[in-house]
Amino acid sequence: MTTLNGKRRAEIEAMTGFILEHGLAAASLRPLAGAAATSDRMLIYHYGSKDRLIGLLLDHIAATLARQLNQTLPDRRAETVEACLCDVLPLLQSPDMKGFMRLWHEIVAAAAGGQAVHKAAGQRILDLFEDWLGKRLPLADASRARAVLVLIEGMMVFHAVDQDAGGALDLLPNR
Amino acid sequence: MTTLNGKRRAEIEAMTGFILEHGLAAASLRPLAGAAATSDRMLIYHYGSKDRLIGLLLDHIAATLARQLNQTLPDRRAETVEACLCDVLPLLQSPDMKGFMRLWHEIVAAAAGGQAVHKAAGQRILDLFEDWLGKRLPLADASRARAVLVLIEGMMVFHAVDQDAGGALDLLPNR
DNA sequence: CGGAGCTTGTAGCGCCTGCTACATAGACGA
DNA sequence: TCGTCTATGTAGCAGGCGCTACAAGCTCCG
Repeated sequence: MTTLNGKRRAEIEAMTGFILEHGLAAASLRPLAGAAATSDRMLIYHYGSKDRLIGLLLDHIAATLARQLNQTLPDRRAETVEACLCDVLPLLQSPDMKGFMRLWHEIVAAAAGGQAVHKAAGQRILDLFEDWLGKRLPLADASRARAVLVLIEGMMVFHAVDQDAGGALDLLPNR
Repeated sequence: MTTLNGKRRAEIEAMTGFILEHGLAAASLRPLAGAAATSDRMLIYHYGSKDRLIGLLLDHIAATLARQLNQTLPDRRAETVEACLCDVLPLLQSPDMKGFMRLWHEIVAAAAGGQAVHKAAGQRILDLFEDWLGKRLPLADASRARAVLVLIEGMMVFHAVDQDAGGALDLLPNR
């Protein structure tokens, strides 16, 4: 039983790795199964359908991301909103996060197309970022976490198409 | 000749309509051909490959969008940045724009995945929006069009996953 | 009229998609 | 020991994908 759950967890780990590396568009059953050293047959057997599997994987990725974010940046408030963004943006735009950002935009696109699973995952990820941001912003601005996150999301859209959006920092409420 | 080009233009019109209605993900050759009353065979014959066809369609959509935007809102500067956004946001979030916004997020996701065609189209569309916005913002803020656009893009991401982002208006530089 | 070249229909290629039917092997309780 | 229940392999389904080979019609020029 324990080993079984362990094996299942290892499979999910492998599959989330695949998705982060190759994107949601490439995540069809057979490649996913390959990454997890199983067969498409067994994925359907264990998880019911592809949709349920993807939902599970998105959950797992959100949880993993939360852990990673909390590890990567110090659990300490920045002096100003701008200083906070100067920590966060390079992190989000680094090559390490490229796989996740592609996945993120894929989730947003699917959500915009009405896919409930992706909409739910997107909401969870957004909430998660807001919480995380709220703990890093200056205390006086913590309540603005969502507003700052809007700015960050906009800048990530620009980043995705290789356009500079640095000027947006002018909008920030600091001296 | 004229009729031929006319027929070709009608085909492209029909295919862009299909993409706006069903999304880029559903835009495979046979459905596109169906919408344009031709065959996949002829699409490849006329446009060379699916990639070239999609590139052309994205161009056409960007051009059409530019025309639509200029028609839909008056060509007149708003009093404040906030007032401008109060005109623009309901427009972008209206059901009429749902198809385009899905497509937009699909383009961004593909660009984030490294697709050159989509990256180029995304840049063109962003430039277009910036120009358009620059003509509607108060003259004093026109140079901030890009920054304001960043805010708008962030809010559209929130909108895609059905989350409220109204608080982001607090960031605006007005009284 | 005859040939050349442009356009189009039909059929099909090899591959991928999510999913399933069937059979088998193994573990485990009665 | 025997039956049952779970896990897994093999093979395959119907349909979709981008793209192409072949042949036939078409128009237009000489």
